Amino acid sequence: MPDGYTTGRATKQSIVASAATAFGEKGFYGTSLRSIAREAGVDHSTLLHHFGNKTALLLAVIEWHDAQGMPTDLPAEITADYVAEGFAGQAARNAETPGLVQLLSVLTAEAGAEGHPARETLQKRHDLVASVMAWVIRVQREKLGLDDDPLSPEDRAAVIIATWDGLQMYDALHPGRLDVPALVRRALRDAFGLE
Amino acid sequence: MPDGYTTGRATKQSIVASAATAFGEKGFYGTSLRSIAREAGVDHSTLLHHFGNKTALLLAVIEWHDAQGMPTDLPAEITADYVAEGFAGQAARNAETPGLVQLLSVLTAEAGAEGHPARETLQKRHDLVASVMAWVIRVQREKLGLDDDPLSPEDRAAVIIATWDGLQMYDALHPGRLDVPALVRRALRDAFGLE
DNA sequence: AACAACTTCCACCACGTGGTGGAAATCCGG
DNA sequence: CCGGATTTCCACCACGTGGTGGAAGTTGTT
Repeated sequence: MPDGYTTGRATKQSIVASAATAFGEKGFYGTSLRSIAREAGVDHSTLLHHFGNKTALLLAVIEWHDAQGMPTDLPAEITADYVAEGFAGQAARNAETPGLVQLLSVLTAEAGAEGHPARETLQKRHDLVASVMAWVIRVQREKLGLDDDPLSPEDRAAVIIATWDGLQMYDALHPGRLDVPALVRRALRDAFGLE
Repeated sequence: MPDGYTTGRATKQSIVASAATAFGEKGFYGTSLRSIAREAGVDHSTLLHHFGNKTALLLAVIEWHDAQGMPTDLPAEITADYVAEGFAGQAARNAETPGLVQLLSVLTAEAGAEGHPARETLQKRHDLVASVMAWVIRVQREKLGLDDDPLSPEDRAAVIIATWDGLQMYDALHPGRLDVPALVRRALRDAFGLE
């Protein structure tokens, strides 16, 4: 499979896991390589050997996070229901891993500043999700003849993503007060004209 | 008025302003007192003389930020329209000061982790806004006999705040793509049953 | 068993960190 | 214009930072 020996791959994996937690708690700038390495039971120079520098480690963490919830096989036909439930499932899974959610909240907020190492990566992440959502919204509006939303499919998609991100931040700040997955699911199904 | 000499107060003010920008760009953990002091044209020990420690400076920044958009006088009667336009005005003003918005986005995200020095402060901030919104929503629902929203006034208020926060993050990451104040205004007026 | 590729750690570097103590300069009410 | 309160800077501290170089140990292939 990938490069390196099995030992090395395992170490890399445990470093990424520790880094995800740490970045989530203290942000990219507030986390030290040494603290990550310590948590992973490894010297910090070992970490640098595997990832080269701090930024590369951050990007590896994001990549790993995104790979977590990827669908393994696609259905024959992409339906609005499939997409909606896919995203809702992601929201539900997120609720099980608050550390990762915290990570992406902090990174997304930090990346609002120009010059952040993960800015471009996170922009593309948003764009990908937004374009899928906007496409489904557009198809659904045509199919169902909906015209009561004053927002364009693109704007509506952006608002949903914003709400999703915002709800996750709200939940971290006020744990257990909201049912985030349910609220995300409802926002999606409303926008898609389901039910 | 407040304590100290006029010179000192002015210095304090310029430190707070520099800190707001810096915290917004690098977060609380990623910002150094020395960089703030340098930007304010002051030695970093002067900064510590005025604020004591880094956390106290952060809280001073948040306090100052909130004082910025406070209404100077209240109308005789609090109407839903007044509240809606008040919040919408804040959203519009925020669009003029992207640095401060960036600051609060990063802090809110960071404060999702336990142990963050501004966690409690930001929780109370949210609670205050949420309770005002929920109250208006409840009053409006009774007055207008609305019952088509499956969410409780508290949940609806939380969703609006989340959307607001999320839209500001989205805007920082994709500058100029959305009209944030207009979207916030619409979300508020929808929830309040206005128009 | 041989040997290169890979992994890991230790020692080190220059520099930045938050915070302290004190001494000089400045402010402002009496 | 005096004198105590306040402000400011300089020097310093112990420690943490990201990153480098090299030497010893491990892995997998031939």
